[in-house]
Amino acid sequence: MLKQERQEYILHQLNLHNKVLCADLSSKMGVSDDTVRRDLQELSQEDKLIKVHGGALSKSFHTAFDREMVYNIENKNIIAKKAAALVQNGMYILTSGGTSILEFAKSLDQQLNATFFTCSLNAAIEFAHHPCIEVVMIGDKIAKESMLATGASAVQAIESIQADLCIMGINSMDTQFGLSENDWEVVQIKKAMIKASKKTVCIGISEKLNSQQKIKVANLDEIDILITELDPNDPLLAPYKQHGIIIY
Amino acid sequence: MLKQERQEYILHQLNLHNKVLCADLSSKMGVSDDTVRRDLQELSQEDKLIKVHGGALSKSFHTAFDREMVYNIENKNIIAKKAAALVQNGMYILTSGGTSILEFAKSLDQQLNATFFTCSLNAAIEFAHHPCIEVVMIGDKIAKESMLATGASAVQAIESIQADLCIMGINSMDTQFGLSENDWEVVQIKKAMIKASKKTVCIGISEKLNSQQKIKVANLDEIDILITELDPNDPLLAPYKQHGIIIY
DNA sequence: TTCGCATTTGCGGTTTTTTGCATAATTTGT
DNA sequence: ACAAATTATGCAAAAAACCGCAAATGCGAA
Repeated sequence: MLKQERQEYILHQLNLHNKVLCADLSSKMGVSDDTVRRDLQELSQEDKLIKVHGGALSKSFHTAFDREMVYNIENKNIIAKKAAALVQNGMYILTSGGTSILEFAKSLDQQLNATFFTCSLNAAIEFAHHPCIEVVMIGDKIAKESMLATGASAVQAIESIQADLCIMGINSMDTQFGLSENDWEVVQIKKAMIKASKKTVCIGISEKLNSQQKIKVANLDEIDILITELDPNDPLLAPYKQHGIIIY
Repeated sequence: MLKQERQEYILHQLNLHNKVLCADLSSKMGVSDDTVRRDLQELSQEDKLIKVHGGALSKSFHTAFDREMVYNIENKNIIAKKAAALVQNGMYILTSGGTSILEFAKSLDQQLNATFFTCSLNAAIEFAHHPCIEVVMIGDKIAKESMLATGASAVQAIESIQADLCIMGINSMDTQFGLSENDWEVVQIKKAMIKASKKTVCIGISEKLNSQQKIKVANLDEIDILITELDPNDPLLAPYKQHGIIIY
């Protein structure tokens, strides 16, 4: 296998999976770890990927929490596919940020014709990669941990929208406290988004369920649909179903 | 086997497999490695394939596009460093998008304490990676080609800012027409940015100089500083110096 | 055909690139 | 803080590319 061939293969795998492991690549391509490492190093110097201990990450996933994200990527994909099925042509959709939302953005149909509003820089970029999707970035001061625009101006902008759907990444959710977060500014944004939408969809891996954080975003009765990687009949989801939330 | 015959055979194999090995070809065609290498070299000079160590790759897979990007990275880095020297603690700075701006963002001092306003998703992300920099994303509808927020709301937001500096990537610039662009929406944003700043700095590789595009962004007299990868005394820059622009 | 001439080809020696391995240093998870 | 995994580094062998040159080949013309 030629060097350039290998490097193209690596980039291809990276586009598909967003992460590659040194060991995987070396066995798949039949070369030594050292060679793979040298390839990764070169590609990294060319700014084509981000080299990390043990492998490399796709450049487009250069966010604050990519580490956690790559581990859960398969689950997030399941979630993303379920959520994508809810979106129809012509809809106006508000979305938050977070890794689940990014996966959701990626798995949207290329033919989909809808308008997305978001406060998340990364989400906006992902949505903008789709040819027929219109993207509106809601601007304001950027909260670095989440790469989200937060502040009064953003809240105000959201209030002037009437969306069909709000698709929101879960940080914490439980039956008593409902949806909760730790960042005051982000909470303000999310509250505004829920208020500005006819229906609210929460998406996230099941790990996030049955945990709570400091600040409440919404009660369970404000949430219409919940999507996790689990089967809708999973017992873990039963209590939420009892609160009238539709599970996908 | 004739030379022409061989070369056709090589291209044929390349269409079939997208790669050829020097050693394969020489044994299959019964000629020496050197001959094959010479053939590949010729074909490569004719742009029919891409020669690599050990063989060649089909042109269709490896585009020459990003090669140019890589080539310009060093120059953009020179520019970025010069521009970064202009920024001081406490400043309020408006920036456009583009690769030069991204490089600029990357080369800013980690200790720098300033506030950046931008319409560019990618630039916002880069700025946000710096610990002490405050980033304000100016939101609106995203123009996909440039990943820039454009529209009346963005222009209005910019108008409410009074920045110390506007750092703007050059698309085209010449002594007659001044700064110009091809996208109407982007032009509106840039005009607003220049108006909202005390000083305007244009940065870009010298290739962009002495060219013009369809829509005017600004006259030369609205521009205070010009930064390219060239030495400030380079004759190419002299006409701009005569227009009163400071060259770095 | 045979000759002259330019081109092409193969070969030996040298240089460069690539690759894998051993070992030391670093990072990571517990 | 420790053990395991990953990475960096130096090094040597192999493969490939480069260089110059002489032999071979193709080709048009006599």
